[in-house]
Amino acid sequence: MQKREAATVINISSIKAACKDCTLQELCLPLGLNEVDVAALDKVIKRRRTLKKSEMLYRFGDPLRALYAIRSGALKTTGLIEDGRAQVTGFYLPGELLGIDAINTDKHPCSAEALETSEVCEIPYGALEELATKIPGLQHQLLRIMSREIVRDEEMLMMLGRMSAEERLASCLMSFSRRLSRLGGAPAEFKLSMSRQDLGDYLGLALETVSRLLSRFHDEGLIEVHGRQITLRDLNRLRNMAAGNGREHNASAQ
Amino acid sequence: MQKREAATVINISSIKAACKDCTLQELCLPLGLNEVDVAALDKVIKRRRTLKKSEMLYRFGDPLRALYAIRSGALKTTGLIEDGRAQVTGFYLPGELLGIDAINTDKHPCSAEALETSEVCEIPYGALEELATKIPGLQHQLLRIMSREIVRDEEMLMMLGRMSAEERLASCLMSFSRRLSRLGGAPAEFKLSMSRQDLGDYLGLALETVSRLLSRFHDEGLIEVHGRQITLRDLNRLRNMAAGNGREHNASAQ
DNA sequence: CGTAGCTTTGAGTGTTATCAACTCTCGTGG
DNA sequence: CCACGAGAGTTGATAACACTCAAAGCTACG
Repeated sequence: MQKREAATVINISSIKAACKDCTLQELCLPLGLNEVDVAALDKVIKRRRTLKKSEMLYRFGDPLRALYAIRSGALKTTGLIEDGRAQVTGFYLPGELLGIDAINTDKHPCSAEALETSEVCEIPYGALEELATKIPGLQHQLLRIMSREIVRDEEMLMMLGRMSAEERLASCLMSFSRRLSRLGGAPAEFKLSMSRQDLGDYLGLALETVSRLLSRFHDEGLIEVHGRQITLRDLNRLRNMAAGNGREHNASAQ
Repeated sequence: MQKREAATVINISSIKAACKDCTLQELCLPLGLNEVDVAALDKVIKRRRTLKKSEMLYRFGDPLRALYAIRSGALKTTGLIEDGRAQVTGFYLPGELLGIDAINTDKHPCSAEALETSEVCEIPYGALEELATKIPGLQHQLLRIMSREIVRDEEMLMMLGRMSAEERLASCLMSFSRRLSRLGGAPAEFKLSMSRQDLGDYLGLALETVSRLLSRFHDEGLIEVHGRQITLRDLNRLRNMAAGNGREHNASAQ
């Protein structure tokens, strides 16, 4: 936890580029590439950057310079609506790629902010695209990641369009559980890095509604809540709830 | 409009591949490619397919074989929720590309259905990806189109998460106007190819709410409605409404 | 010209937002 | 070590917006 100047100097090469040593390889761009190709990708990746809580990675309208792979921490992206209203368009966890929505116009259509201290790898976009023409596996992986983002957004669309507040929150909790478990954490216990307000802005709910629902889930034995520390107690019922079951027949009979 | 067997034979080559003659070039994959590259793309595109109203282009879970460029007509994509509820994840107009959300898992995560008689160009995905490694401009265009889809989905997220029913419908009408005007139609007058139910399933509203809002917009002089025929009468007020203005100060003053 | 599906309109209800007050937590400084 | 304050979270009361159910009117197509 302590910072030592000497260490900084010694590790400078590994700080700059370390895809081949990164534990997130299997979730990130290098997935499916051979050693030589990973080395080529490494050369393109500029530097690792550390963000403190509430620091901005980029802002709405900024020119697209790079994509960012999350190494640790968590970020949120927010779209812009003039009046006070904000829409959180996504939460991003380690192994996920940020900024791909800027490729269309070469400008970021949303802002990205760190929810806690976070490390990101900066991948200059021009160089990445060029490299992708040379490494078919990289192009494939890039297209896959973009497609995954589309699928994720479409799932959110269904959530916001058709699900009740209860279903949305259950769905969101299950999503965090799933994504965090890939990182090796216990799938049923985690700490939310975002406020109730952020959750509400993501789920299209008022922060009070989020709070009330968490309390109710707790009362019903579905979860344990201590501030931002969450423990999922009944994954099956949560899964059912997220899937929209127990709606027709009033949730009483199974 | 009449079909002649002779013509079919004569035009078979142009039916199979005609990117270079297509009026939608500027909106579609060939955008930015030179003549030689368009010819190469032409070779890859398999055939044009005609769909009748309510015919399915692909279904949820189908393996990804091809992407589809819309030449004429209109389609909707719907996600699956078990109980009666449906979420329309998108409407697709000529010049737009369908199926890119399947690249992630090689399976279509939604179903695509024709809203009216439609023509699509079938672009085998494997061949397209391979070609994209050879033509950097094609890779670039493909990435741009996918990024655009992400941006569009994120705009929908804001709409569903933070906007009132009124704002959603205004926003949707403006979107149709914008997209149709690129095709050369009058930007203020068009025929909806989808039912009120579909619009509701897209906007996260009940069909009755859509109908009521259209009536109200009409009463307020914003639009003209005759069944599915829509004329936008006050683009400025609609634009303002879609942007969420006239909300704070009760819409009375300006 | 009849039927089936789509659309409009009405009445009543419910989920969720809003406003408001209170509590908790945690970090800071006396 | 405890008091204080600020931000975050909880809980309650009320109200609005949009849903649901219901019935009638329209349109289009055979």
